[in-house]
Parts: sequence; structure tokens; C-alpha cells
Amino acid sequence: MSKRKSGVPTLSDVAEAAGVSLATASKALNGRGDVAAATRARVESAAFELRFTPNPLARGLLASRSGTVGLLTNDLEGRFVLPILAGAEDALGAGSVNVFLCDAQGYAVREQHHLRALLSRRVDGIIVVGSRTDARRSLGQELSVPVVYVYSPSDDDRDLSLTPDNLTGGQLAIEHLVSCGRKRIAYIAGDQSYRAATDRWEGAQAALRAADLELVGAPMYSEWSEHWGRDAAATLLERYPEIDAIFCASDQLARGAIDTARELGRRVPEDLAIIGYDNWLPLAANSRQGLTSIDANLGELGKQAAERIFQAIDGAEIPHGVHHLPVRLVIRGSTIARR
Amino acid sequence: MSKRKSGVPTLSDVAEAAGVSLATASKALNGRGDVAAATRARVESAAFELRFTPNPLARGLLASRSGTVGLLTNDLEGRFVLPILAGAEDALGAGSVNVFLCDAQGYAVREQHHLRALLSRRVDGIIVVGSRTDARRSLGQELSVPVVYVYSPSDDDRDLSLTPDNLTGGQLAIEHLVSCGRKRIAYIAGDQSYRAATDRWEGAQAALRAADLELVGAPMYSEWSEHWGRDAAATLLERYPEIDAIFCASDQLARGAIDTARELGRRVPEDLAIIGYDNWLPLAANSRQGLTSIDANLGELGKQAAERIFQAIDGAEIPHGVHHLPVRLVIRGSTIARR
DNA sequence: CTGTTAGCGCCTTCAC
DNA sequence: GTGAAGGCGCTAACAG
Repeated sequence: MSKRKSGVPTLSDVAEAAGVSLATASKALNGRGDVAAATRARVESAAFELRFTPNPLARGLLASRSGTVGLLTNDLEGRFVLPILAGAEDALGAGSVNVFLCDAQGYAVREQHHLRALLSRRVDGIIVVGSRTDARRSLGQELSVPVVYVYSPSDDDRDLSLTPDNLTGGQLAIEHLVSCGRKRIAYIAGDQSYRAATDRWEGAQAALRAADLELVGAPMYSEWSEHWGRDAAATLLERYPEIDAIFCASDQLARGAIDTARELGRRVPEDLAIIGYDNWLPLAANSRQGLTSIDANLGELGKQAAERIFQAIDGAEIPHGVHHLPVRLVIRGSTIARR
Repeated sequence: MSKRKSGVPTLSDVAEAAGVSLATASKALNGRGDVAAATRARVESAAFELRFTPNPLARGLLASRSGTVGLLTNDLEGRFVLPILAGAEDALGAGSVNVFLCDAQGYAVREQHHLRALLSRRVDGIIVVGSRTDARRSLGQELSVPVVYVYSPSDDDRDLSLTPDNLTGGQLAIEHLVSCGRKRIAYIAGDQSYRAATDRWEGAQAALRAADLELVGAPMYSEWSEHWGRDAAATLLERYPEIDAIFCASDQLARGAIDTARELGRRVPEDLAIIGYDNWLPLAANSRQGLTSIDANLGELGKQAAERIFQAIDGAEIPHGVHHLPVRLVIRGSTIARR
């Protein structure tokens, strides 16, 4: 009581209270060595009484593990990183690992700065989260801790990257439209420089070929905005009035397209089925009749990243290469009429 | 070279390389004590060569500062916490402080768990971020580190809370509508159990009184969804066709209301001005003509929280009570016609 | 079964 | 100006 400065109980306080030595207290609490059941109980209750929590700093000093993981992201605003982050936090928080969050805000210098900071804090692993599915520069191979890249894969194949399977996503979208009996399908995407735009298109093409169909018109690329969704849909419907379905590479685009469709007197989904991408709930679930969409299981992506890090910390060989994780179709009222 | 296990250089490596003792190396690098300029230079260059970074774990064990701050939130999915988080990260990241992110996901037990974890990691301060403006339970006064509550204020007035000024927000919204010449104004909000719904209404009332106006109909409360925005607007426009403006307590509600207005043949903003709340860009900026909204400056909120924590760490007396931070009006095409 | 001893990496008196 | 010694809280060898 008298000597403690900060009021935080230490292991010696516990040992003293239980009338045993430091070492015995340690063993008792960690289940190591042979300790008499009675002694162990005494130590445990003393620890409980004093609200003792082992100091991770001291522990980490010895074990050369800090029990922390760094999460390096490039934009906190992006709606992709959040579910990933939540998934990772979930998996990590379950144990006694804490997450250092670092937002580089897209600046390479800031990223380097944060990387150094994380390493000097002796994190046990690093998860790098991007907000585009395009490859990003690797942090390098000489990092002394395991690294996993999520959403944005690393450009170095020796790294492990987890990213959603956009090809299958595009395929699923088209297959669903086809299974709804649609035959005259158009495609609207955002900025063509995004792999998300082209990969989904590639998947879509495969599915179209398999169904012996051809896209109506050319893929419409411009920007990832609701505005473009409106404009592109208007252009398409004017030039190809026979269109009976549109695959939009984002939910925002789809929202815009639905708006236009309604305005031009097309009933959704009866006359025109529209499918989005991302399954971004605020948009997809709130859309008038619900928006069918492709969900990338981002939470799962984050969770798996965290688990890989764990395994690597525990000495497992970390695999490498870009892993494409499964996506799933979420059907709502924009492709199938509600009753 | 031979004895190091993990390859990470320690201070003694530096000392050895510089041909001085441990203590001297420490002093040289930290600018303490009197060290000959030549010696200091030698040590510094050795440290640089070896890429030495002091181990924060060891440092934290001794000093009572860890250079870390805990960020305790209740939902990572919520769109309010993110800008706050970004603001805080920004302010903190500028120095050499790192952020521990903890998501309690709304469970009190998880929150307690994370709180203990943070304290045992010897964080220098804690920022508690909520996603509703309603008061939340205080973490208590006996925490040994400074705590700031953001967005959700603490229910204990001895704590420091930073939350947006919803009253002024409601007021600004009405004043803007009035300044646009509107006189027959209605109000749509979400769940009435949210203070956001009632506080904004209170501010709106004050502004209405000041303008010698009365609300058309009663405030419409139900849920914070786009669906409710559509339904509420439809009900209002049917019962009170003379309405010339609607104040919606969220952007989602406003989006729904705009949809309905257009459907019923009302031109926005000519026949009906609509103002939202939150200035949530994906919705507000992408709406067809742009959505006028109230922005709570969440980034600023987070930044200030971080700064308060800093000050408190530096020994400053931390103020207490709930501080309402200013909000601002963002005018777009839903209240003022574009040319 | 329990206690003593020696560090993990760093910083801070205190002598020299 | 410099170095030797002690200790932060904990765990891992050893002895007893």
C-alpha cells in the first residue's frame, strides 16, 4: 500500500499477499511448473483481490513478443477498410492481442513513417489494408515480422495477399441475371484504371460466353459515382432500348441506374433487372426494392488475415502469393420481383 | 553479431560499437547529462549505422509513459466513428504516439475487457468514441489516465465530453430554409429515443419561433432509414400539400424524402426544399442535385479529443463537462436551385 | 513442491 | 565527462 506509486498491483504484491515467493506466484498464475493446488488457489484469489493484471510490457521485454499487431491502412474513410478492420479486430481481440491503427492517408512517406514506428514498437505482425483491388508496392521482404496484405494485393509474389475474387464476382452477377431469364445485358463500371472494373468485366464475359450471350453495347467506363450510373444507364437505354438487365460494378452505379430506369418508365425488375456490387448496406438495403449485389465478405477477409498473422507468429510457415477469397451473391428486389 | 537472437540492435550494441559504456550511450542519444560532443557524435553515428531504435517496451517499463493512446469504440461499422478516428489519428500520429484500436461492439463486457487491456498496456490516455449523441455510462473517475468522450458524451459531468451541437444544427437548418423564403416547414426524424432526433428538433423549434413560424404537422419519428424518409414524406405531402420545405434529421431520410417528392411531381428545390443532416458524402454529394446538409465536423471533434489528451498528459488540468462543438451548414442543390 | 538468482533493454542516480 | 550499479515487472533456469 505504501510503496506503490501508481496504485497498479504487481506480481510481487500478489506474491506477498499470498505469502509466497515471486516465482511461485508467477508459476501459479501461468500454470507452469508444479505448484500445490492449495498454493495456486491462494495465489489466484490474491491476484483476483488485488485486481492484478500482468504487465504486458514486462512480459514482452522477456518474450520478445509484444502481443500487438499493426494495422496499416491508406484511408479510413473508405468503406472497404472498415469491415476488414472490424473482422481483424474481432479475430485479434479475441486473444490478448491489441491492434495499432495507422492511417497513411495515401502518402508513401507517412506509410514509411508508420512502418518504422510499428517495427520499433516491436509489433508481432503487420496487416496492410488497401482500398483498391489493384496491386500496391510491397513493403519488402526484410521485415522481421510477418506481413499480410488485404484487399490490395502486394505486387511482390513472395508476399501473402488476400483479396476478393472479382472474376468470380462478375461471373456470379451474370449467371444470376441469366438465371432470371435475362438475355440482353449491359455493363456499367467506374474508372477503367481500377482492376475492380476490368476483373469483374472479365468474369462477366466468361459467364456470358458460357451462356452463349453477348454484351449489349460496350462496357461503360467513367467514374465510380451515382451520377455516372444515371448517365450511363440513360445512354444505354436510349441506344439499346431492348436491354433487359444491367450489371453495375458498384452499388452506387446501380443506384443511379435504377433512378434513370424509373424515370424512363422502365419497371425494376420486371422490365429491367439491375445488379450492383459491394453489397454496401446503406445503399443496397435501403434502395426502394432492395438492391441485388455481390458481397466480398470483407469481414472474413480481415479475420483470415489476422489468423494468418497468428499462425505466422506461432512459427508456421506463412504461405505466399495472391489468394482470391470467395464472394457471394445477395439477392434482393432489383433482380427478382417481390411478392 | 553472434549473440543477438532476433537481429534487433540494442543499446549495448550501440555502446559497444561506439566504444563507450551503456550509460554514456543512453545519455548521448537522449541528450541528457553532459557528454562530450565528439562522444555524442560517435554514439549517434553508431546508432544510425546499426539502425538502432530504442525498445519502447523497455522504456515504458521504466518510465510511466508508453507513447500510446487507446481508442475505445462501440461500432466500427458506424459512419460517425470513422471521421472522428481519422481526426484523432491525424493529430496523434503527428507526434510519436500510436493508437490502440479497440472495438467493444456494443458489449459492456468487451468494453471492460478492452479497458483493462489498455490500462495494463499503460496507455497514456483513452478516447472513447460512441455512435449516438445520447449519454453513455462513464468509465469512472478512478482511471489513472485521462479520458475524453467523443460524440457520445459521458453521463458523469466530471468527465470531459466533446459532442456536436445538435441544437445549433437544427437551428441552422431552419434558418437556412427560412432564408430561402420557405414558410411551411415539416420535420422528419428517426427513432425518437435518440437525442439526435429531439435535440435537432429543439433547435429547429427555437428557429421557427424566432421566425414567427409554426411547424406544419407534428414531427415525424420512426426509424433512421431511407424507407421512412420516403413514407414520412408521402404522408406529409398528402396531408399538407402546402408544405414548401422539409427538414430531415439525417441524409438517409432526406434521400428518401427527395425520392417521394419527385415521384409526386414536386420539383426539388423549386416546389419543395429539402435539407438533410450529417453531410454524409456518399449520399449527400451523389444525390441528383446535391443535398444541402449539416456537417458536424467530426474530424475536428476527433482532433480536439486527441489534443486534450496530449495536454492532459503534459500535466494540464483537463476540463470537464459536455462541450458542444460547432456544426456547419453545407448548401447544395436541394435547397437552392442550381443555374 | 518452493524459493533464489539472473537477466530481458533501458534509464537514472551516484561515484570516479 | 564517463562508467558501474540498481531496478522497472516479469519469467526461466536452477537449487533447495
